[in-house]
Amino acid sequence: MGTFLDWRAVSIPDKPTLDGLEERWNAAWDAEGTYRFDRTKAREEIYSIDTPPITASGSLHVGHVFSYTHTDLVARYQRMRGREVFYPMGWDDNGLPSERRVQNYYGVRCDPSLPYDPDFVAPEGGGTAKEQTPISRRNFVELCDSLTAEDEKAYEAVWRRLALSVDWSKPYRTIDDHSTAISQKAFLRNLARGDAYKAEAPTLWDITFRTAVAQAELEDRDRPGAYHRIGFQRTDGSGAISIETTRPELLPACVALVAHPDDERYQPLFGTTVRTPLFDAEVPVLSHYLAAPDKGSGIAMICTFGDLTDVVWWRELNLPTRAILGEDGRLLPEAPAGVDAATYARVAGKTVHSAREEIVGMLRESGALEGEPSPITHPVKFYEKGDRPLEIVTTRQWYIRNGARDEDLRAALIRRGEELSWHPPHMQVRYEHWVNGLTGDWLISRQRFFGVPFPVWYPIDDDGAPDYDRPIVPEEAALPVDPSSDCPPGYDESQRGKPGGFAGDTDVMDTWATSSLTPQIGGAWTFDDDLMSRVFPYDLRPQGQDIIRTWLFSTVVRSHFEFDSLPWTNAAISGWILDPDRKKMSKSKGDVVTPMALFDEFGSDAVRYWAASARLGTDAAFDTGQMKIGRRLAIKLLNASKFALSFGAAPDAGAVTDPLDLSLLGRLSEVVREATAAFDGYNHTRALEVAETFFWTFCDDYIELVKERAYGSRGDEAAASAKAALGTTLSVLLRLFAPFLPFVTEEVWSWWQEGSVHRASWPTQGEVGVATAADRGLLGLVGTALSQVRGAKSSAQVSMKTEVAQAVVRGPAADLERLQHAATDLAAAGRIAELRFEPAESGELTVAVTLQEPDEPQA
RNA sequence: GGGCGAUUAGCUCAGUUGGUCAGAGCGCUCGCCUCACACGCGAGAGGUCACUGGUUCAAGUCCAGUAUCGCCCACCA
Repeated sequence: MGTFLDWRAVSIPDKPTLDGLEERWNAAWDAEGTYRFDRTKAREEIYSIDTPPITASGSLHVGHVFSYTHTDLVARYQRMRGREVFYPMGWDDNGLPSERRVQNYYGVRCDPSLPYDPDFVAPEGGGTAKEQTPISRRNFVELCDSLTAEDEKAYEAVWRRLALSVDWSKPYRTIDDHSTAISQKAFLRNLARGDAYKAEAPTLWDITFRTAVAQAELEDRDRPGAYHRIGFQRTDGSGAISIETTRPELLPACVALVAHPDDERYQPLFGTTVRTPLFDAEVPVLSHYLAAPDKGSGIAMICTFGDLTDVVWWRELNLPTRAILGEDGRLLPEAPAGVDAATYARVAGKTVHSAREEIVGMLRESGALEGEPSPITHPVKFYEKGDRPLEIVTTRQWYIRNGARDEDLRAALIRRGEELSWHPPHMQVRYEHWVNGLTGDWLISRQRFFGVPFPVWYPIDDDGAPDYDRPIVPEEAALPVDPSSDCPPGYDESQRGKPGGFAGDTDVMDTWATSSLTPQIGGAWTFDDDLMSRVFPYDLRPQGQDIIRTWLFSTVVRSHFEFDSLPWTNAAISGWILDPDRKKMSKSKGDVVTPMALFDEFGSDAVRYWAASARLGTDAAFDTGQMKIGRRLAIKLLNASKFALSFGAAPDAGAVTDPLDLSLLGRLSEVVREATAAFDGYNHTRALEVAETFFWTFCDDYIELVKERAYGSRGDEAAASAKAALGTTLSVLLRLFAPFLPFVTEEVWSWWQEGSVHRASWPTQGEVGVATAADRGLLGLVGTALSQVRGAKSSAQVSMKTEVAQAVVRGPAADLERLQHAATDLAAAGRIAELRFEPAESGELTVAVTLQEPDEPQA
């Protein structure tokens, strides 16, 4: 550490101010390497944090400032406790958000069929969504890469201003070669062990983005719909069965009807067949326990595929497939087997919406539609980032096992959740519920462009068809690879796409497939095993509660497979930021108030104070009032420190002899104990609260009581005790506040101490010098008396400097006895000429004050 | 339909294992330019601790139920 001599003020300023502190100390920390990670330390000396990599392709929200501050509080505390803190910063720049940002920013879209244009220049000023210029995949990826790099700079500026004590020397990006290589290597090992596999299956599909979507990325939205009651004629001619559906356009995809096995209305029909209206396909009537007798008519049509229940029925009842939906969300051109082709031709190529209108019209015409559709509102599944309902399309995708289809694995992963220390503890329940509710393995492939490519190729047989069951994988040493431009081992580029040659996998990994490896990326797994062994398993995973099911769970899964251990020992879960009206702060609202504007208005320390005032896991209101209080606290620290130091205060607990001073240190010792215990329990709010409460008592009562004495009114020895107490307390307080208010504490520390307060040691009870015999309650007792003297002046509406002719303190003899030890300081602070003590029966301590008045004294 | 969390002064929130816990700050009222701070200081007023039962000598504090709010999950016929 440097001495910081270059950065401190020349002397204590006459008018201390917060202005300029952020710029000055950030420069100092950067130049001195205050937060640089020393990788020579042993694992037990290190505190490692698996920082959330943030998506920079947007704008920082106050919610991010909130939760990242929580992490920094822990980092700073642990650093002061003597741990070497591994606190990297990452950017989660791969994936759809970056793609969308590039599309909107430049007005382009990716068309993988186009060749790379090395002379391509990004269009200026962006374009409208309608007029997007198609560009090659490689050109598109290059734009993603450069634009996210720009966005990351803007984010870094905010984080630095917030004083996140990360080591900025090597931030990682989830799209860079390092992350890509690790992500691909981890995947190949999953593949080799059988944790990962490729399968063709019905998949939730976003027709806008034309990609598969995982269970974790779904959300329900209420949408208007309508029940259509449709009659199916029985094949034996004995009449019709009516079903109700909200998706009449899927009628050509119908493969069966299903009712509950106990439903007496339909029991006689099980095993018989019916014909679909219009399309004339013969389908069986079957039974399955998932059919709900009380829904609709109690019998449902099974289509391939209208919803996830259809998939379950299709699988469990071994039904055929009649796929009619394409990846673009339109009905396929060809009628499925068994469906009347002429009728189907009327809807082929139509969107879901148009096909529905057409089919309903035909049904009405044919008389199969019974009554009119009855409108309802029902939940529909959406991709969380999409705005059109998801469809289910059969596609070939990569999966990683997650326990959904393996009870032993599921139980093992739930045990991992139990093994982890959750802060707050109830967050574990969310994890358990998610794991217990999994219905399918983790779908990790996406039909997108800006992501980590799957490092596999497929041999092409003599007929020109890829053999997906025999993927070709690269050597680990060759990673990262891009199978769309790199050749698999044993082939050359001329064989790409040819019979007897190879084809590269065209998919990219879901962003979680890479961000689930942040512990490995941060620790440079397999590239720097020495570093990895010093940081893994990490001490802390901080994150938001909304991504327990994604980031937290997926990281546990990957670590469980690769290391057979948890990736970290603690998880700290931050809550939401709410609008002042208690609603979850919307993205748009949150963007209105930018973090930088808050820093400018209140100061970074003040914004941190607001964030630190909220406990982990608890939602907090966006409250500028709290920031004002933080700012006030920071300013008070400047002024009180300046004042205390003006006496020549210096830390020396051993030189404290006066009972009042010992009382102060006794309380301080207790504050240190509580704040330390609170931080150890990931309760930063409590640590702040005890320090703050003590600080105000220190300012308002203690300093007022001893300032005369510190000036020397009672001689050198009495003054020395006060100066030592002031110095000891100030030193401890600055360090207690350092994690919360890094700028102002560093400033004050620089006035009289060497080095950075952020590398100073966390205060201990030992250094405060616990005086067991000390009367710790004395300061409070004196404060009570002083308050009464002030009250008398206040109600007389006179200045606090008004002389008191006589003050008579009445109360229990024992209290008076104790007060005698601070009588001189009390008289000085209250400007009391004559201070008397009279024992009284009452348990209350009262002070009768006679003010010095020229005319007549008042009681 | 299931689950988790919250409900304490006008506002934002503390209240650790049941017994000075009815608190803090903001806001409000009334004062004070006290030689660190007017970005300050002092003194006040404000609450049947959501509701209903129960356990206990004693309950914001434990149990059961109810209500309201928030979030998560659920097979969308």
